[in-house]
Amino acid sequence: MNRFSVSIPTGRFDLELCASSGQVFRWQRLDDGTWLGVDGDHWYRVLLPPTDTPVRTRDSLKYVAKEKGPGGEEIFEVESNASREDFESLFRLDLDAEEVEAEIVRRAPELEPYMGTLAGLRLMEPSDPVEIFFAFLCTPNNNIRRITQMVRKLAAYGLVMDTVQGNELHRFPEAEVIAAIPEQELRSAGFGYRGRTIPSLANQLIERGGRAWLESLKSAPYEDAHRELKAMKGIGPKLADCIALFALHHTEAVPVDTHIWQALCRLYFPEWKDKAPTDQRYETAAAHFRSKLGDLSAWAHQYLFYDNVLNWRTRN
DNA sequence: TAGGGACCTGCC
DNA sequence: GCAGGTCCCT
Repeated sequence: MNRFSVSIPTGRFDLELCASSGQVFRWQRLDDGTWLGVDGDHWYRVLLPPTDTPVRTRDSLKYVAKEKGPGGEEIFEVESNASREDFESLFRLDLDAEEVEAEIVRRAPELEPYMGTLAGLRLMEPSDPVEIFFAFLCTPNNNIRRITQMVRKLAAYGLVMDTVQGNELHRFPEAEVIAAIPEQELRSAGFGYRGRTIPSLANQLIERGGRAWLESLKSAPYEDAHRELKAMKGIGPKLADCIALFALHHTEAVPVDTHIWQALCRLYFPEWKDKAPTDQRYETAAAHFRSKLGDLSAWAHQYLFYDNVLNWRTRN
């Protein structure tokens, strides 16, 4: 096991925010206040820097803005089976979040109101495309709480790679393992109709070449990757974008879900406010956002998304 | 091509 | 009624 500490300028990295914002689903807060997460072959147990701001809970959809410190650094103490470089890669700590946010506002000034209140939220770069592929198959027509539970149940089909603070941490299973799970077993576990679609997608993934095929789409143009994913039965434009983004790291992807659709209508397409995002409208809206933000589309999208998740009940 | 219903489950 | 939708059918 490795121990290392990571020092970041105050307000540039909020691990709790990143881990709760629907990008990854394998993090949990332990009783001792540390955060424990799995990413591919790696696990991390993180002691967050001390803070005097109220603890945010997912139960109350209240978000308390973090005070921006007067310069200074925050220290994250990490235990892990991986290296500091792996940790920094997962959270893209090589990027200066403040500079990214400033560039987003330069490209799209209308997004400025969404930037400040989510300081420390970062676009993540998970390491295992297969794990992310299946995690996002749990997301349609679902909520983050239940998605997290479902991903945990799928992960339990994988081998135990370590036990940390009494928690057995599983390597996420390969597609072959998921494909072999009987539909009824998943339905009994609370997966609903996804008990059928998830093993089906596992088979479709295997037919195309499994992990290697998914990896190959990383170096394909975004448009090609998106089209290939969308061709699978059970994957529509939104899931294809989520997988292109979080599994394959295509940062020009703009997953247009119910939240982003509301935001894009509010900002750019008021005439579509009460319309459904058809394939045409989806493509038009996403392309518009992409034309403004370019390679920062996904980073900006993450702010828009989570702001809307936290505030949609009180927005008109 | 757009609109509408069905689909599992759980929480507001 | 709605949650990080998609499929199927008019």
